[in-house]
Amino acid sequence: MKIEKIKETQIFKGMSDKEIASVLKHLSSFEKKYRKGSTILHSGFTTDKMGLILEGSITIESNDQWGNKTILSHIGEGEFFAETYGFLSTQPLLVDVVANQNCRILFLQIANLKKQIGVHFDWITKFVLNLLAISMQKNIILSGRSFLISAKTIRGRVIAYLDSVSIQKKKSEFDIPFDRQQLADYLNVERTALSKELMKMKQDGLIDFYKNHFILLAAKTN
Amino acid sequence: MKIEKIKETQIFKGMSDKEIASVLKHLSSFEKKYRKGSTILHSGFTTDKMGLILEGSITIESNDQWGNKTILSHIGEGEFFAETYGFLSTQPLLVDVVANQNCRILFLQIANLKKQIGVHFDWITKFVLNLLAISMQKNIILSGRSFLISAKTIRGRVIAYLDSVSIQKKKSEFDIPFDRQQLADYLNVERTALSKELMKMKQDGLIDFYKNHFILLAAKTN
DNA sequence: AATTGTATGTGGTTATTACCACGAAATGTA
DNA sequence: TACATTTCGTGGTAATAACCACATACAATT
Repeated sequence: MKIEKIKETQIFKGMSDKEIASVLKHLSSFEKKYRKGSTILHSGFTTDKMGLILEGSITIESNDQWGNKTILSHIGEGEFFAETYGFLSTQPLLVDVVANQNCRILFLQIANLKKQIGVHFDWITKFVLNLLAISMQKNIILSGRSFLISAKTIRGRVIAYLDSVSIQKKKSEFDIPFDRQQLADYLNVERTALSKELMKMKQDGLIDFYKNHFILLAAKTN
Repeated sequence: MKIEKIKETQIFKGMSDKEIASVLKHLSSFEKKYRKGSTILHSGFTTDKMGLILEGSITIESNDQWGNKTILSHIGEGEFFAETYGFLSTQPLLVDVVANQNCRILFLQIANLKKQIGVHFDWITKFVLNLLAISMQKNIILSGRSFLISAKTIRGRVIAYLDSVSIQKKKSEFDIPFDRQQLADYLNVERTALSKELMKMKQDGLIDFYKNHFILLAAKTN
């Protein structure tokens, strides 16, 4: 895809050449090339940029500590990635972005957008921007669940879930908003199998719990 | 939560009372109550509204044809739901929205937003709106993958995936963008187990394939 | 307290999948 | 062509979870 063609992409829909130029300028755009297989963005790091694929395709992957790979999505020419992490630029990536073929990427520093927006904007613009932030946070939450479900064992999912709640609440002791059936449904496992695994984990000294109140006992030794 | 408190919610952040009133007016807001366990929005239908939870909590669920329930997320007071489907108002819901407790919901007709935006807006507003649409479509894609993974057998996931590609491409014969290993990673199963299941499905006359070219043979009898 | 209903845990069986080793086929390269 | 590399499918085994029946604990109501 040639650079002139970007006006046909969804993100520049309805915008004049001049307006597009404004975007490219204010968001400090630049091009970069990647070889097939190389990692464009690394899990755990942050970014203030989103990418527009001019050529090639990429995959969004989760690579866990045991070497299991999960592909969360496949993104092709004219499409975008990392707009969420780029906009919410303090959120560390839960995923890797990997070149599926040789790629040419246009980066836009969308974290800049927040600076551009002042108090003088009307209610629609403010509302849409708030909506955008919310939509992106939902994205993170959805990705987070994909991450949970990528664990193949019940214990793996339980640990991933409890850890995430613990990190969010910044405590190792907390209530969860689910009863057993709901937790099983959330982790996508069978209720009685979940009960068994929870009891095993209690016996193994990993956790303690009563009803929906949980305590993480083992220090993580990652 | 009282209605006056909505100015403290994320979606009205940074907005004056007057601006909030504009939103409520232009987006035809209204309140509605639901009893615990009742379904607020039904899978398969469309909506042009988003919901803000004034009181109670809800769950986003996927209930498949075999009666398996998967909880995709849990949403509490002051939070939002269906902003994606409401905005992209032609997208049929893949999920049910169910009251987890007795609920009081404020609905906003956000599909109206698109009508409010004219040509006279500046580049930032247009860009942010485009970004919003993209972010929401990503949401749908992420939900779609959650949907795939909610199938507990390999065959179920393969069928769900191939069906979704077939629907998207509007053909029963198509290429997929993945090789076997990648498809396995996407469906979150082991590669050789996937190969076995694909061969079984071929023997069962459900599908045919060569490399990454697939043909769906069986008519769906849902 | 008695009764009903709901939530949670246990035991046992079967089905499914992960895992490993391997071979065949296809692809790329000298 | 020969060789190395990658991709894909097969067989067998062990691990795991789904499923069913049931027991126990807890909560709510009369």
